[in-house]
Amino acid sequence: MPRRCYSAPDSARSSSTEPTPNGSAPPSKTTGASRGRRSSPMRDPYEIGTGEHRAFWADAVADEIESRDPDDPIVIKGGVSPSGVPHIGHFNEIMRGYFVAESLRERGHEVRQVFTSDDKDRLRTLPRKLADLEWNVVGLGEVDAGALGRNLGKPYTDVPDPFGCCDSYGAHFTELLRRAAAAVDVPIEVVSNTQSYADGEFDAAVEHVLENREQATTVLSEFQAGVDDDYVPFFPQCSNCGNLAEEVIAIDLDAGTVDYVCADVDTGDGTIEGCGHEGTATFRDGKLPWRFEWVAQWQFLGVDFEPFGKDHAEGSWPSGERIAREVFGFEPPVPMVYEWFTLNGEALSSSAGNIITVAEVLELIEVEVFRYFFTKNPKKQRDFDVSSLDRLVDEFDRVEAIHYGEVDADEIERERIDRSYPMVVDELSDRRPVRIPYSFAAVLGMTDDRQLQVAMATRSGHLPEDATDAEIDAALERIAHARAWAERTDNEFNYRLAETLPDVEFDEETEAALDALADYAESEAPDADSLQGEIYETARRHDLPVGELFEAGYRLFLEETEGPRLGPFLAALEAEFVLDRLRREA
RNA sequence: GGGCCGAUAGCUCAGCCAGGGAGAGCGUCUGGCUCUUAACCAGACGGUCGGGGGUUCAAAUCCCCCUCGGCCCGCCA
Repeated sequence: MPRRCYSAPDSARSSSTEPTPNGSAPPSKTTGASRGRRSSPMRDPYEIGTGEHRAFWADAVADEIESRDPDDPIVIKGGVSPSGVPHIGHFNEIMRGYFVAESLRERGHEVRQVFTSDDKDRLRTLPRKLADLEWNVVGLGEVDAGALGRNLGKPYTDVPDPFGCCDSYGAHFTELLRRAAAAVDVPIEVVSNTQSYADGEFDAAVEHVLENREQATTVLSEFQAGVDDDYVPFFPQCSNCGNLAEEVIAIDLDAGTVDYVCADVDTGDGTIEGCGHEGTATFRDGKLPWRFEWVAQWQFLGVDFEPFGKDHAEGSWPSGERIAREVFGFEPPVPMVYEWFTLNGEALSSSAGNIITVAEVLELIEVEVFRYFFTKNPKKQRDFDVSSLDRLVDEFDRVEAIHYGEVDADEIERERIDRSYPMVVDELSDRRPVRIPYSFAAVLGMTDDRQLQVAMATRSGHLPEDATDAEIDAALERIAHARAWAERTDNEFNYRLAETLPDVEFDEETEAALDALADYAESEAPDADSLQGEIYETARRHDLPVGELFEAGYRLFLEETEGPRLGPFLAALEAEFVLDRLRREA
């Protein structure tokens, strides 16, 4: 008979949380659940390093990993369920590990950065947004949502790809993650959990957990309320419908099989119906509950360091730590908690659709700026604010200038930058890359005329006279990003040079002034400053408020009422174009 | 209700683990550039270090209480 594994708070859990009668003081900051244990002291995952001061957090983590004297290659792991569109929140999992890996590599270690796709997890809910392999984000309604809905309860790798391009739903979103990592040029080895089960990597762990089922469930029950004596830490996959079942009725350790009933599964906010099939599954035809699976991954991958989000700091980590030591008998990896990001001040949420993909971010900023964002203290909650990306880029430019000794900084900041900056850029050049300030790059985005862009940037002093063509090309790449940003946020930099004569009308005085200005420009071929001065003079001679003449210029050239300093701006444009436009002829 | 992380200038943050000078960038303001106009230069203004208490010769930093934001304490991962 199908039966739910509901239970009242059970004895194991309540006894474990009883305070010690004499109220002896706990040794240090630990969670309540971890108190009173005699094995290795519980590790506060918020504490980083060995105590030696480090300006860059990744070095502190690397210190601690090294202090354990690990064998090479050192293994750094992260992982996610391929449940939907990967977004920048997922990149904590990759980038935090990356900086630690780089720190260790500099110390001469060989490092593998492994990323598990937990793709044998069940599809529990349908995401609101999906994306094809080109990062085009679409709503659930634009794919066959019904087909997806019929697959609730199956592992991601057994759910058909809604876009039809990959082997499965899981493979599709794992591929997107792989592409995102490649786009930020972080070398990760993606490991599919489904594949690992198929390859027998989990065999020993499943067998061990089932052999030591009482001990395993006792430890887990201290952290999860629904775990009681009937709990079986293995979810067999139904051979009839493909759902992951939870109702194990017999375990045969010698044969390496479990008998199960494909009963309904409660997902918290709903029920996934089982087909009622009764069958037998091997240890590869199913999966461990995630809490055990996580620890099993540490063991068979030999993981030395694992960063995780703050949601795992208090339940998952302590349970994993204890399961590793007490159930499997090995030391868990060095942990590290990272705080979550918000996006434009709101929680990142796949289900609510408040996400930004890495592909979108890389349209707006250069990849090194994106990497730089992750060098900041992981313990602090941070907002990824698209409207303020100019500030992030300015900050990066300053960091870069400090690295090249062109801007002063105090000792700590200098050390942090000397350590982190080389990990942020593709390769260190001998001299500081030429950078156009981001907001000015947005201004240059008013035109696609490269010569005009170069002229304006040079005149403003952002392209040094001795810059090579390659340096100029590299610097100009920022323009497309900044232009995309101006368009996306529709901010004050979102204007374009009017290619054709805008539909504008002026009064007689203004028309006369514009004509006079054109004549002056034609006969004098003035430089920026002279032209700027002449605008004032012309306005005075025609008895116009200077503001009106400036506005007329902005309307003619930008279809705006305000704009950049007009003299330098017009001086940088092609002379004939300026004359025709001032005369309202083209 | 209990626990954990965070709060420092208008904004973004460093400094806190090893107590002694409150800092940076941006913004703002003022001045300069033949000049009210988004790019340049110089200077200035700006903070009860979330609030309160304690330890100390000395607290942004250590301890306790409180406020606010986030997370965990169901299931799942």
